[in-house]
Amino acid sequence: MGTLNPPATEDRPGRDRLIAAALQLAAAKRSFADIGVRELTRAAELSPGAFYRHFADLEALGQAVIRAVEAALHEALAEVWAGLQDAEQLSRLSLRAYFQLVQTHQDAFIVCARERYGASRSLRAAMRNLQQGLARDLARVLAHTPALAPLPLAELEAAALDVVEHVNIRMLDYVEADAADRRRIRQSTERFVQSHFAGLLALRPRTPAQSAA
Amino acid sequence: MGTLNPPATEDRPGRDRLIAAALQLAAAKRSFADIGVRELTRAAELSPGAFYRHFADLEALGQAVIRAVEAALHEALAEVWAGLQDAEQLSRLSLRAYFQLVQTHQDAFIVCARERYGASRSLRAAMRNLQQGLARDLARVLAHTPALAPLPLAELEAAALDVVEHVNIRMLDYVEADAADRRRIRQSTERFVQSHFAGLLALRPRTPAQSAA
DNA sequence: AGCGCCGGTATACGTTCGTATACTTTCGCG
DNA sequence: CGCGAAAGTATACGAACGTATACCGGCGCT
Repeated sequence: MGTLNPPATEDRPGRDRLIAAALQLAAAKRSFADIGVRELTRAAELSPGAFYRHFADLEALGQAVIRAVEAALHEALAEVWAGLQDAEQLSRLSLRAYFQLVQTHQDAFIVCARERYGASRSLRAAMRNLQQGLARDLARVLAHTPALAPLPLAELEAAALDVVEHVNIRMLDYVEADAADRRRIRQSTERFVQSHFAGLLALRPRTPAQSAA
Repeated sequence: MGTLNPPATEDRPGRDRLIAAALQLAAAKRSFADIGVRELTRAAELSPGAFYRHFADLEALGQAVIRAVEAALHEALAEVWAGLQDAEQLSRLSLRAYFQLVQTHQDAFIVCARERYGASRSLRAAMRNLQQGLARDLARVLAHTPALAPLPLAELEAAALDVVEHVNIRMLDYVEADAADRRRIRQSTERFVQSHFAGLLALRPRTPAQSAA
């Protein structure tokens, strides 16, 4: 509960209440930019000025949330990738871990995902950064895969970025869907990933010989 | 110039000024939701009340803009697809027409594209609708392509929707990029499209002379 | 014991906002 | 000509907003 990833054991209940309230409000209103300081402190049951004891402005709060999400994501995926023994299962296991994480921190994830296309330039940049870091890590894992190893790393990174972006968007639909649609979305997302890398290989000029593997 | 697609020859200079100003402001601020009626009428050099002579609220204005964009898009692509003689050129020519259109109506297109992930539920729905219509049309054209004809139409539509969504996002980067980056973006977008359909074929179990699995 | 800081409150100021109302100008048309 | 609709103006009201300022209780130290 509380905030995800409390760094060290810090005790700042007011700050945490502000973040929690901001996530609720932003999830409902679609963006940090759509909430006001007063509205936020009202929801957190604090006085208007209390906000500034913790954050310079709403953007700073957003940055904090994105950092937390990034840490949680990195940790979860690193765990999956570390325990990976079958390359075939990479996308399935990664996506399962991802959607699981999203489900337990819905508000934080959707708000961050939207911020990728949101009003604040700095939050957009932070999210793009998060995605690029994710893509870099993913590309490194992919490069250890027998099927994809012959591809240049830059190409893998580009494809990984496409995938990360696609997943980011599908996730937005995911959290708003009911159980049946969620299953559909998870499946079609996995199909996208498979298809995308299959296409990468299929278009490769110098590799068609090894389709037997 | 003026607004895109003046339906019939209508003469409503105030309305047009409002739309033009709204596009400028929204393009700068990232969404229709981020502009106020007063701010808008100020920019359009009208009095505060004048806005309501033409629109019930800002959302109605957004709907009007989306309809105009949809019409322009539909028209431009229909023309390309009608004059198509070589299936190989489909993606190249479609994307060229698309990016050209985007370039001449930058503000309208980026604002609409962002609205796909924006604050207003109804504008989001309108954009999703636009995308689905586009995907349906595109799938019909693809179905006449020799390479893709064997695939079920539903699968083609799903893939087309993936492509439309991807292009929508790439376009957001496109308009903010300089000339060199724009070329890069157009190329990588085309690569995405090629690769995506190549993957669709590669994963198809019953395709020509593919080794079994 | 005393001091300082941290998190919190209360309050106040000036802005901006959406929208309602009432009035004016313009113009096509019977 | 006359008139009604369309388009625009001026203005006013109440609400919400961001932020600055001043004050206060509790805590951790020395």
